[in-house]
Amino acid sequence: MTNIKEVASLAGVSISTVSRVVNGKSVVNEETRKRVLEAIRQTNYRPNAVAQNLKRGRSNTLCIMVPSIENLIFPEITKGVEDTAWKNGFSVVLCNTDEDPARDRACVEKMKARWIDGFVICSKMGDPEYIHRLRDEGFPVVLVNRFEEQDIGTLDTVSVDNYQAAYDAVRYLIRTGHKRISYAQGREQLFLYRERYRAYAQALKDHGMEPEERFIMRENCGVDSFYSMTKEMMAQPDPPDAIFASSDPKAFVIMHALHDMGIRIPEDVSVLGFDNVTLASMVEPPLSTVSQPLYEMGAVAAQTLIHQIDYKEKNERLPVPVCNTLRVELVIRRSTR
Amino acid sequence: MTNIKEVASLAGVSISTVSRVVNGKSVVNEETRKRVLEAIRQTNYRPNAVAQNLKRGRSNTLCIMVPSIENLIFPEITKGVEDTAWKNGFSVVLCNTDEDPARDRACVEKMKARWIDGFVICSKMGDPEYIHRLRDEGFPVVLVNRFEEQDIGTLDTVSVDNYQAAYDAVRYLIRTGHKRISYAQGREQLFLYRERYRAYAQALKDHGMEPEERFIMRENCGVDSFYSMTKEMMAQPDPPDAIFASSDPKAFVIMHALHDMGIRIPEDVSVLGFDNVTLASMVEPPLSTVSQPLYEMGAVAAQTLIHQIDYKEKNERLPVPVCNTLRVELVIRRSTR
DNA sequence: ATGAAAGCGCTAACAG
DNA sequence: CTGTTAGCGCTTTCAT
Repeated sequence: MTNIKEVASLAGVSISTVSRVVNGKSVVNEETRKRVLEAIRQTNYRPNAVAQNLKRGRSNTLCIMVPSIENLIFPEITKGVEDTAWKNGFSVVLCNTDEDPARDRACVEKMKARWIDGFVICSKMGDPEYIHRLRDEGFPVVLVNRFEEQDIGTLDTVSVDNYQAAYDAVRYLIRTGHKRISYAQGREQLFLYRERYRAYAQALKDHGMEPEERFIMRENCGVDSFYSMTKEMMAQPDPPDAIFASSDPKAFVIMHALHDMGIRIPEDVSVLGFDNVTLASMVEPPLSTVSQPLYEMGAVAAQTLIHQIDYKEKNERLPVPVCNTLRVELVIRRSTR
Repeated sequence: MTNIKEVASLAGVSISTVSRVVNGKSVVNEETRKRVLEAIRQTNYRPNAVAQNLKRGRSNTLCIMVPSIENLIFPEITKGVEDTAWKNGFSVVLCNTDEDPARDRACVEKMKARWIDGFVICSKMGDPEYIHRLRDEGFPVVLVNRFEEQDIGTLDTVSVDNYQAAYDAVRYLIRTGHKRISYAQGREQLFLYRERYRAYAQALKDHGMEPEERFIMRENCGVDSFYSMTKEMMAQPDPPDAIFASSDPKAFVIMHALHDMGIRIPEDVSVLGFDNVTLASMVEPPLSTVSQPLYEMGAVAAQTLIHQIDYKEKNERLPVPVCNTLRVELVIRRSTR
């Protein structure tokens, strides 16, 4: 790669003049300007972004941290982030933390050293000090989906109203005549799953039903564990007539178990998911589910982050945190009767 | 973030001494070494990676270019890349080119300016000059899956033997008694799809059958187009008794259409996919498919790339290109009889 | 063993 | 309008 010096000498000007025409901030004589442009063309010169970063103290790069890119919701969120970042001239570094707190932490440290401009974090679990310190140290941060109640107002967040969404979903099942509604709960460490569970229990109570422990499946080791849990649950006498899964991947596993048992969906049991990943409409039967605007969540996250970055550059401090709550929609397909 | 200067003055040494203890290349008096370490601890100093990059002319970052991260195979490949990169101290920037050549090109240019150490390219289509120039300019490159025949020996590649894999798959269908085998072809611009098609046609011929145009579905606009194509094809008199889809996502769409028509899988028609994405085992019926080691392909790609990077640093030139052909496996589940 | 100094490529303040 | 110069934070000779 040629550098600014070569261009300067080829055009017969100083490097600052080259810098000026490249950045277009300052006025340059039209004549010399043309000469420089020509030299740039000839040498195929591109400013070295590393040097620019060092000088400007900014990298035009953001980091997206996901717990596991294979989990179907994250590619969609990531795409939203990537598109928005790209449109605004940012690159995105992907960190797959693999649900491993140590890796999560190491990743943050590494990115800090690279002067990453900001973090979209989808991998937060519990309340690690290093994430909170991040903002205190001046790094723009936005949390997507996974965050605790106390993060709201402290850090920027993007999510849906998990309580309301799950409440409406369960109410729908009740209204369509289901009497024994089972729930597949995600990991309790995550606020979003506690909320979905709370809504499930409350919706039942509000309609004169009691949540029964024998109808609750709880994730222990990975989503696949729902396969055997479903089989066990459905083998009980008086099994559920509907299963509300707290995520689409769980719903897929549950449907798989149901198929293997010869239980018909939705004739014998309705299945309702949560997410609306692209594949939800493609499985058999097409999955009814609570649709989260995944791509948009990513886009909004990136937008919010970039706003923080710009604001910080102008005002030397971060703006007050905002809480973005996006709208969900109950999409009824054929897995519910 | 504190810098090397502050650490130096706190420890009462020069910045070069700090640099020495940080990098551990050169010997430092044990006494001063301790003082420096203590100063580092106190200030929580981390070397600025941007400055290091500028100085060393290397960023310890690779770029993975994917056409669309929502396509189920890419998250798995990406994870392989990310894991391997991480283990070797590299970060990865993700570029989703959205199947858009202009964006693809712009992405490459941008990364070059950032002094990215190397490229894992999964998004190559046709033969754009900028990708070939990349290696000529000294950038390590590895192509995954999507490349042309003439790229072999010119650039590093990772893929499976698409011809052999597809041939074996079709032969399996023939041997299990299928007489009218349909094929869902991917975009013809891609060598890998041309290979799979060629194998399909040859396998048929080798077993006394002729490929019939009415049994070939060709992708025109996106994978969803197979929905209506499947419906049309199956409505013909004397419809196929097996469909070989050139990728799992296509197989999912085809199965969806079949279900909607009330056609039973595999009783009425067998469906065989290609890829073995995670979801293949989860749909109903579980999809028989040619299993590509997607994660491993990503891992091998990253490995190969890092090898190139290291080699280049030592020898001031790139090693000769290698062609990594990974093994596939025919996984028979319940979508074939 | 340690420090001084040059310089990676660029930007921006300053001087002219 | 243009050139000179001082860094950004770090590594790495070259002296000492």
